[in-house]
Amino acid sequence: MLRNGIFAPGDALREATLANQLGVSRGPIREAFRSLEEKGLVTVEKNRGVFVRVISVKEADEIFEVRTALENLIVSRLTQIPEVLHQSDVPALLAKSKKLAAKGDVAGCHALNIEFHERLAELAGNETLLNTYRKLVNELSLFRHQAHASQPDASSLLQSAADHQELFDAITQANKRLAMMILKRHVDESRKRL
Amino acid sequence: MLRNGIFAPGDALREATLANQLGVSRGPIREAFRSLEEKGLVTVEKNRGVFVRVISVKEADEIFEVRTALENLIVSRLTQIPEVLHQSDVPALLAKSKKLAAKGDVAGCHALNIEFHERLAELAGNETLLNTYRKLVNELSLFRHQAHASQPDASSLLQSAADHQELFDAITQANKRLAMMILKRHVDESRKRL
DNA sequence: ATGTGTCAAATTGTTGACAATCTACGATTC
DNA sequence: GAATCGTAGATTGTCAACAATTTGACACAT
Repeated sequence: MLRNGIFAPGDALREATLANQLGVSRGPIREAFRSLEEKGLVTVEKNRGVFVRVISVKEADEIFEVRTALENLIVSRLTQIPEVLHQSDVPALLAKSKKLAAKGDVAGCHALNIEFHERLAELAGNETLLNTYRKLVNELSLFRHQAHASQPDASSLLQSAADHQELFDAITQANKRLAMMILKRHVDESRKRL
Repeated sequence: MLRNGIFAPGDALREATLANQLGVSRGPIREAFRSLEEKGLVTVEKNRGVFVRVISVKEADEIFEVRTALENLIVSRLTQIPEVLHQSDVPALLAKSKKLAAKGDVAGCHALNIEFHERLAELAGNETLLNTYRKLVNELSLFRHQAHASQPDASSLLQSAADHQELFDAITQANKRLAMMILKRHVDESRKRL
């Protein structure tokens, strides 16, 4: 519900209300809150309640900076095992993404772009790296909803799809220097949009 | 208790037992478990219980790799704001560390070394970076206890203290290239010991 | 008008009891 | 003797009631 932006930023999440809505008692809700707090999706104020975490522009920028460092590590690792990428479903993902971008399916293409990065993180073969990456992506997703971020326009989608293809090619050719260059350009662009 | 290695790796943490020991009911214990799971310090198996997380050598190595990436970002940021480091208590920390190393106070010096890195993470001025870094350090601390890691010997302590001084100097001189080199050497050494 | 104290309502924090699930041990069967 | 089944105990999952805390409104004094 938090990821899908059901709540407004700063909204109070009342235990009893949620418990009724979900048909459970307050205990499980409270346990979920503790998880969500650690996940960075809500903030807990003792004896006052839990609130949808409000992420400022500065914080989002900080999260993005850390995410970039992890993305660098992901690509760096992948260039050392390019065959993994070749045998994956990433090529299919890229093809589908290009098709949707051409058709102007903004939402679908955006989802695929996110899935592309997620898939790279999985294939990097470092569980901690994946989990850490996911947490930050979750937080940024929360921020995007808060910022009422407009969907990316068609041209930036096309550019993004092209970037991904280039990045894929550079990695499978084990050209680390080139891959890192493309990634930097891609990430800078993404940060600007954010 | 987990950080201090009170429990053996893989130990079952029983709700009722802990509740009695700490003088509370099971509810708060269960909530704490959810936090600890997200922190990566315990693993939860549905209907079976929660266990002290067992970190394999492979996992520890993966955690270390991510930590290294973050440490790079920390030093990179610090070289852009060297005055922050100068005005901090890091110089005092370094002096104390050298003194303890010379005296052969292994435990005390080791604690100071960890505090040095922690302080750098704080001073980098990126809250997300700090939190992410802390989580990984916690997990590595858990692993060290599991591995019955012997305390580092006196010579490596001296080397470590010297590294920290060099790193500090390079950062305050805003010499990013040199700082990154020293850091890499320092981290490689630390990884080998781990 | 402004600040202060009091009180009631709402909300979170905690608890003990009960239900569901798993585990270990022993009986039973082949 | 080995394998299987079933039962009793232990442990986790869930719940509803109670205690503690906060919040907002209202009366009152300055």
